[in-house]
Amino acid sequence: MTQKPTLREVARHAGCSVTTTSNILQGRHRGYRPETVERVLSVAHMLGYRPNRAAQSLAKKRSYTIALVFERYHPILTRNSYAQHVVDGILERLLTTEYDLKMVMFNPSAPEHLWERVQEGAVDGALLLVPAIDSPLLEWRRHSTVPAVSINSTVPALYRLSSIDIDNETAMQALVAWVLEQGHTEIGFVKGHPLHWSAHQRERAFRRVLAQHGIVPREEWIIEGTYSIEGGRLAAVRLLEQAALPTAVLCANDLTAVGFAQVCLERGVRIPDDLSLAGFDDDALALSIMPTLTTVAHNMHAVGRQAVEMLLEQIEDPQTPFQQHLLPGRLVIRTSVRPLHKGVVQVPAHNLTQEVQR
Amino acid sequence: MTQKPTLREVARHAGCSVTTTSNILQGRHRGYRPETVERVLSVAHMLGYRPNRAAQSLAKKRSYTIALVFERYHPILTRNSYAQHVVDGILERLLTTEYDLKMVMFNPSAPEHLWERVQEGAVDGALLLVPAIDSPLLEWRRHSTVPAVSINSTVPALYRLSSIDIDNETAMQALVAWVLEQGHTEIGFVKGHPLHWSAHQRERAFRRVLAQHGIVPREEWIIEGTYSIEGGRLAAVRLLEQAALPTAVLCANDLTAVGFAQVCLERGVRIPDDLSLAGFDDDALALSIMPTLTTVAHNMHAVGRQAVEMLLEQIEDPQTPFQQHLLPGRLVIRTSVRPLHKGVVQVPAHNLTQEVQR
DNA sequence: GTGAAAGCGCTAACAC
DNA sequence: GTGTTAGCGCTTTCAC
Repeated sequence: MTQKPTLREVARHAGCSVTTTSNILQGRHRGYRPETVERVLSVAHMLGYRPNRAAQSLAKKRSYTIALVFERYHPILTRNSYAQHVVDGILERLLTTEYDLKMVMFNPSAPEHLWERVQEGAVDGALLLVPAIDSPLLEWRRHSTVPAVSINSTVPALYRLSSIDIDNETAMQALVAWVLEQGHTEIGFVKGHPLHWSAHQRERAFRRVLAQHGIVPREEWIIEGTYSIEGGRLAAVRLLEQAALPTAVLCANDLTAVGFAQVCLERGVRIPDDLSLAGFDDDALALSIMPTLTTVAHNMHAVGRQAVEMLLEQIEDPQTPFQQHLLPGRLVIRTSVRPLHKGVVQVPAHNLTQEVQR
Repeated sequence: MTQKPTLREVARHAGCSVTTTSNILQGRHRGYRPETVERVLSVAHMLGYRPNRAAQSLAKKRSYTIALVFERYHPILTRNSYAQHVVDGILERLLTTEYDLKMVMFNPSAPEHLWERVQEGAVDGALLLVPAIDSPLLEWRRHSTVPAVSINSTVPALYRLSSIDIDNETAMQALVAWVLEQGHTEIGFVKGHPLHWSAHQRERAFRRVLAQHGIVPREEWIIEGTYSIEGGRLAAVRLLEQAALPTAVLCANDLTAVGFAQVCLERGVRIPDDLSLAGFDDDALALSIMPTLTTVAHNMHAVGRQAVEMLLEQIEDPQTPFQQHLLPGRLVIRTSVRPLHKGVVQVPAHNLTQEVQR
């Protein structure tokens, strides 16, 4: 019998019923004679018994798989290096559970597909990867009772969607505060992709800190961006053609900063001598440009782990109220911002870990 | 009845048996009265019926899910931007099938886990992401009868593993040939990670083309690398300290080239004026450095699609003999290699598509 | 043309 | 302490 043994066969060899066998194999040793337990366990091992997942799911009404849902051609996902770390964190956490991870590509132009898929009892929970402001995924609660948590998008409370995200506002505030500490007061900003919640959070934080220091931002130095290299290039072109230039420019993410730096290099604007530049996210690219980019890093691995944690909790107890968590960032000071002590600005110490790399 | 309807319920509402209902829903309309077919179909739709996957799997002995297996902390995977394109291609192709994709992280220090998982009948096939030279995954056939195909690693035939890969040798040959056409004859090479089949294929191709042109490579210009930025940096340090320098350096991949370029920049070696540089893979980084990197691009999306194609074929017909496919690359000529017509070298036209970007 | 019924492999009341 | 048994929701053989 080289075929896969079934529960029944294990029971037969162990000389007891399938119930007993099933119970013991599930770790319910309570009430069974130690020798029975021992016997069942060893027989199962001998035979190389493995429960059939489909049968188990059917009987338990649990699939033991969770879905990782992301939108087709999601710009953030296909271009940023952090997605892999998130997935890594998710898988890592899942390793010690019974759950498997299923990738579900969501096509926004045919949303029904997703809801159908999810309702097949095929998944016990879902992780939504960076749902954008216009994403049909936000309506999750309206379509499904399956537990879900949003990753890297803290969506408005009205959607009642649990979320785990990096703390965009606090991190950006710390970065801006630090740049001010370096003596910069004339600061430009390149925004993120307008369809992402994080873009607005980052911009808001930027404006808030300036306001706190009585600095009125010059709107012509606040340029549209798209969280992409190309967007950074465009922004640089637009900014550099202005009469008066800021002494520092903050970009909503590293890709943007990389594009911005490219144009500067091409036009002979030296960073950081002529212009200081900072990014956000600590993308792999941040280290690949010269000068190396000052930015803020996030623990994306932890984001993935925590997302699973929250989801499991919801699966265990569906009554769990939805909750939104934020993870702190870490300032990474490299060489793209130069100190410029021409005016003294009062700045409170920010509360972010910081790391200096020269 | 707001609960999910079952087959039985559809049958009841349609006024026929579950057999009939099942048959019709599976598209077996043959032999049924058109009105019956019509009735069943519409009732199912009305009720929003969705078959239960677990039940279906159990009865059909098919899970309709395939596994994407990759090693934990796989260096290539976590650092290269191409993995996402492969996954994209896979999902895209899967969209038109009944199959789902499950991510399976393989921990080489506990291989049993994987074989057990796979034997649970949980997957109908597996896609192995870039198994390395020492990977336990290569022994797949010894452990499992589940169909599998290796992605981006053409493994030795003895493993009897189907594979889909980019044509490393042909592509590297074309690149080398093109560099020779530019007049370079003193060429250095930074190798890839020694645990990857592709690294050896690329190096082999490099040496072959030189040999074909009667050029004896200088071994001190052929440096170890690891397919990483750090590896590229180390290689640059080692190469630049030599008395005589080549006029061009080819790197086994773009990451390596990026690291190499960084060190050059730091030491005042100008690219391409003092030294020409080329990469391989057309990573997102290739465009982020100055000068933009001449390299060869691969259609990773197609790799993913084809992998699925091959796997499905094997699942349909387990008798299918294993096969190894190669996809052609595309030369991407940017600005990091400068023409150097000091000697004329006979070079046959290479057979790769080529694209010039300035 | 259509349906009854026997599983698929496992779980969990409930009985002894 | 252990076993009997009725499902879980669907597929498929075979009979009518």
